[in-house]
Amino acid sequence: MKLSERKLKILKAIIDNYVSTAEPVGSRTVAKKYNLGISPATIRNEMADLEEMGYIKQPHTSAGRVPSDRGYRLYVDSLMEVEQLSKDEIDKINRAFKKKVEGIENVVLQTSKILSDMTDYASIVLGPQLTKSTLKRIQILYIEQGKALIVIITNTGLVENKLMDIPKTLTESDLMKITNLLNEELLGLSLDEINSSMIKKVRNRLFGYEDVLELTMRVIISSYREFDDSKIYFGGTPNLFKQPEFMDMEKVRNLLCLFEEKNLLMEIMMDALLDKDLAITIGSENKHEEVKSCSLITATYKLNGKIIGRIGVLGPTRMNYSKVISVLNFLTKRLSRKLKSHLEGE
Amino acid sequence: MKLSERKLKILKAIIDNYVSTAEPVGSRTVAKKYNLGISPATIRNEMADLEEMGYIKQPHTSAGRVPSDRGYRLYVDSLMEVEQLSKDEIDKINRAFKKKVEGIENVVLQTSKILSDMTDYASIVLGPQLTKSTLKRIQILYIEQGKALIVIITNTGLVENKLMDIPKTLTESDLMKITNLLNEELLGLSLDEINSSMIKKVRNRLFGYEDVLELTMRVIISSYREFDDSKIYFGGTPNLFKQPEFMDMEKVRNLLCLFEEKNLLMEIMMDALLDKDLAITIGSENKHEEVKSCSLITATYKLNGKIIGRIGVLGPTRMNYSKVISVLNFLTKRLSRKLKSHLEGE
DNA sequence: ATTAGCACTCACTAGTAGAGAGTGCTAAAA
DNA sequence: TTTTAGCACTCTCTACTAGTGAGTGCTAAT
Repeated sequence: MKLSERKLKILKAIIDNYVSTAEPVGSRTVAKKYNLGISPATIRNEMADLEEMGYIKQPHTSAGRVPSDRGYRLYVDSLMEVEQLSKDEIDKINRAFKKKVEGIENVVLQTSKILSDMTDYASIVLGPQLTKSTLKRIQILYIEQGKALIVIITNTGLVENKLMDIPKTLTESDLMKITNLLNEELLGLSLDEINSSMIKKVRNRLFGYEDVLELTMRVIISSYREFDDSKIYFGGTPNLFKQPEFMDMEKVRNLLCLFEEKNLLMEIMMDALLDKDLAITIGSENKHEEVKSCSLITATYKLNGKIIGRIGVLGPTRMNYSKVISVLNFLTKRLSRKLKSHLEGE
Repeated sequence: MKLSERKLKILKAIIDNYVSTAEPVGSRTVAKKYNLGISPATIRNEMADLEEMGYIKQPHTSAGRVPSDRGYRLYVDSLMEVEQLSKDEIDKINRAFKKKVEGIENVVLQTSKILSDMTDYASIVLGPQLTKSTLKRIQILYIEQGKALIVIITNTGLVENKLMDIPKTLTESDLMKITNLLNEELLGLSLDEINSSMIKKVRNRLFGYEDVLELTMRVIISSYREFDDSKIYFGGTPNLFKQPEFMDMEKVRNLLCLFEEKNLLMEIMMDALLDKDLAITIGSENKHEEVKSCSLITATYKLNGKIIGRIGVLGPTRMNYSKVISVLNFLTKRLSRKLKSHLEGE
């Protein structure tokens, strides 16, 4: 069933008002603040319809209306006009980006801080993913008998290392040989390409070292995933908890519990469609109980045109979608640019 | 002025009771629950004295008494008996420690989780400090023209790496030379020993590379500090906020703000006497406003007899000091043992 | 020195009343 | 047929009022 133009206008008015006041919106308010040219009584009738259709609801009989998740969804999909950032806001962001930080991961973290500052909600960040990068250099260092260190360096400027147990008989020069071979064969490949067929190919070239090689490859592959999984951060919780919906501690504690579990955060982040540049999940659309009263908006950031991570905002369902989206849009673009210059320059 | 035996007993009773109930303690309660053989009236007189001396105070005229920070201090210093952990608790800890984790830092993090689980307060952890370790191996890897990666490996099993800009003229073999020299000269030294006089000594052995060497040394030294400073973690906030003193969001938010600032956390952690095995800071003894209603107990953990980090508990001043101390004692010993086996075995 | 007794204080609870915001329905107006 | 004015009704919120109970400090007796 199609909503009339007027109903849409009323719904939009209700949401806009509710987002900024956090109070249920009555017919009188809509009539007064948004000149729709109709009386409160008419609006009341329309509101009754909207409620019947599930776009808004009443906290109690004699209160105004509050948008439902379904209402927000409609709003986000077709009603909302994405506002432009003001000059002040752009300046603020640019100023914040001026601050020098070292390391690509810290740049992303810095961005997340800006994000939650600008929006007044919490931010969640998926750091630059190893799995989205290609191998630039790999080195196996001999530490002591039976132990070696794998150092992985990617084209995105990420450096990770991992201790590995090796056969006690291996010497430093053995490792050197393996290192050289791996570099020759694997450079420029992404993880997806370093698969089992690759292993076989490398294997053929290294008689006598097959076992070590296989071990090394396994460590590399598992490390990739492991590092990526650990690269999830959140910040700005104090901002989020300033919102009136977090008056009762119960909710706050539930969310804090969630934030302590990186793998849960990860799942929530992953529920968003990963291929989409901008993903919006509203309230009950979230799979996890703890965030069913929150909305999550995530966007991708890139390096040299390739998506390498996501950055997002977690707020109450009554969040300022338009504002958040415009900040996210600007910020991810800005971040991508900074990452690029970060990698080239320095 | 010396407190009579009886006053001490009453103070102890008040604190014990307040710690477990979070309610102001009245004279009747003390008389009934703790058989001191005196009537409520007498206790009231003694309580009036204790209040005058600043060990306890009244929230309002007709309420029972609540310990003051000074009262807690006396309690902690001379009244409290440190309880033994129950068999169940020891089992629980041992079971938690059974879980395999990789990397020395993760072992410490795991311990912090156990700590806040056992105590129901928040835990703060200072990871294994580079500055408390000695150099086991250092390696400078050539990445590309003008860029190199320093990899530092310590005797404590820590591995850190840092990208460094180098003169564009340097080749891979130059770096090898420097690496070899550094390894020869610096191995087994702690940061305190890698100071400027050391730099001079190394310098004399490397004609033509003085500049790079100096740069490298500077990067190493500053990285040491930088890595150490970033190794502070906290967890268990949901536990902490379950405590009745965190009913109002204002306090919660203030603390959350604090937790977002690593350097502030660091300062708080550092205010504790670093040379002490067990440091207790009570309420207003804390320098930072945000934690003046909290107490912090920290303990050291060691590797091969050398202190390499601290682990602590942050709770309301009304925390169960005795319990926390016994858990901390046991846990740090257990942790030190695990770290040792982790380093040797694996 | 200790204690019983007592008046007093103060937070907390429940109950009540009134105000205000907003609704749905009805009947009149457009 | 649609819109609107009017009105009774509902429900939350606030302020006020006792009443209760825990706990105190003081006084006088033990």
